Amino acid sequence: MPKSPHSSQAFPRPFTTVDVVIFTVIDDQLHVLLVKRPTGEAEPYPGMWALPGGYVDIERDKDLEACALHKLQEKTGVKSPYLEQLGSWGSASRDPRGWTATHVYFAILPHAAIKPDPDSHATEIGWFPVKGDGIGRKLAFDHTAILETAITRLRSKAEYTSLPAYLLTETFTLSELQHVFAVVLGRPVDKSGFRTRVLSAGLVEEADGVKTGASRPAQLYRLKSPKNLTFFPRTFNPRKE
Amino acid sequence: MPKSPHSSQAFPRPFTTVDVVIFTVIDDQLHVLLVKRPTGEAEPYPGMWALPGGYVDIERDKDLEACALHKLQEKTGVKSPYLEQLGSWGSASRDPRGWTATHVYFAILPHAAIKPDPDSHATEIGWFPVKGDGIGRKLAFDHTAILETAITRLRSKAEYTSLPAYLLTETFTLSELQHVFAVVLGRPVDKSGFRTRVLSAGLVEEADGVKTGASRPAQLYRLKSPKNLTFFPRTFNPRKE
DNA sequence: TTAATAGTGTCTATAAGACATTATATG
DNA sequence: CATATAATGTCTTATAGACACTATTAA
Repeated sequence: MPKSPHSSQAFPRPFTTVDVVIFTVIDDQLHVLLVKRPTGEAEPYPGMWALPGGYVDIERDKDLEACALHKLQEKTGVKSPYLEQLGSWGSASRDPRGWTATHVYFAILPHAAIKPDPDSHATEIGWFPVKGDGIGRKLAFDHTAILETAITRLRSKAEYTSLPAYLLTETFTLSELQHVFAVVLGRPVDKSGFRTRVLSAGLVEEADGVKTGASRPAQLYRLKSPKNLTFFPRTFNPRKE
Repeated sequence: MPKSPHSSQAFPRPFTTVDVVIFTVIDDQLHVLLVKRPTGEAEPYPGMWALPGGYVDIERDKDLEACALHKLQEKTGVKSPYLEQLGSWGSASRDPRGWTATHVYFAILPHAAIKPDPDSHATEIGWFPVKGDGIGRKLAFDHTAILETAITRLRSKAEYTSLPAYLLTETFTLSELQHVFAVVLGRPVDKSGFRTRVLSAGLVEEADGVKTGASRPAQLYRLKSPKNLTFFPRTFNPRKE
């Protein structure tokens, strides 16, 4: 890695930040969590909505992921969600305060699990429905582009992995699982094909109990290995293009 | 993003670096470029091999990718290879000099295109054959793990995209293309299936001319859209597992 | 008994794997 | 003509899509 362009290490360092894209499903629609930028004098993008995040605190954060988890827990109260690194964005121009590089993570979690920490509410937060490749308004910094990347990543991984399963709580029915896939993909998913796909991939195992409702009760399932994504041997929808 | 943990921005910033994992095929084997760490007194990991990289220079580098391209050109002379961000690694412990975050890119290019800049040769460089998930020796910093991630990414993308095609020069025969896939995947690839796969995905188009040898001449092809990866509708080898 | 949703079955389409066969150049 | 490799063809297999059909509960 190193070999400084200067002989000592006393040259200007960029700012280092971490941002988190947090997805959930509310009312059958994909939503993303945003925070409102402060309105102070020297603040960039005052009053605009942005991804939650902030500077890395080298005293508190032992690594980037710990920093991301901290920010996630602050906003949602959730401790161990599905968390994956999305990438990093760094340039001289993305923040008027100077050269910054941000490390972006994306998390996906069930809406029922969210209990925002009542302490840390200096900043206003909001859940915005995802429409197309964004939320239909411009965000602070380069967050519009980052969010678009996150949405694309989420959708494309839904085509060949079990990612959307993390939108559900521990046990769920196959219909519910099929439904979150349909929500994320933005199109209907065939029941029969979906079930064989999920079962033959060994994604789930039966849990005790059934979910009752106004009709036939549905078998409950849970993820067979909740720690790891399952990869399907093909993507959805190879038919035509 | 921001909202500083302190009220001003005058708190310690991590170091920001960029590293590049550069792959090529030499003698039918995948190789990776490494550089030797300097042996000075205060240098971490003196004399060990490491990924090429270094501090971001906020005067020179307008963004992270420009920085990666700069480092790539310094070592290989290549200006516009296939370059993709691999991820970032940042922690308090990965470099004894302090909290650092590195943004890692990976590049893949034809061996024939490489002409290392004769100027910038303070550091010794070497090409190491990839065996399994590494090169069979420990690298400086956390570069062993980073290299492993890069190799995994390269192999897994070879299963469903055209990535290995960037190991070839502008025109190539289908046999040559099949061969680089086999080298990257580390297993033989069936000719017939490979050809229909490549042709029906619209990955290549015929170029003028043929490549002659000791036998029947082979049609030359080129990438139809060299700027973008092509995605295949399925991964290779779904058979058994 | 009807409505609603769970769960299964059947048939087709797509693309890959295995492997055989044909084509065309050189020496 | 022998050899080597290019290029194509045939048959099988795995899994998805479309959609019909059966099963089981509550009201």
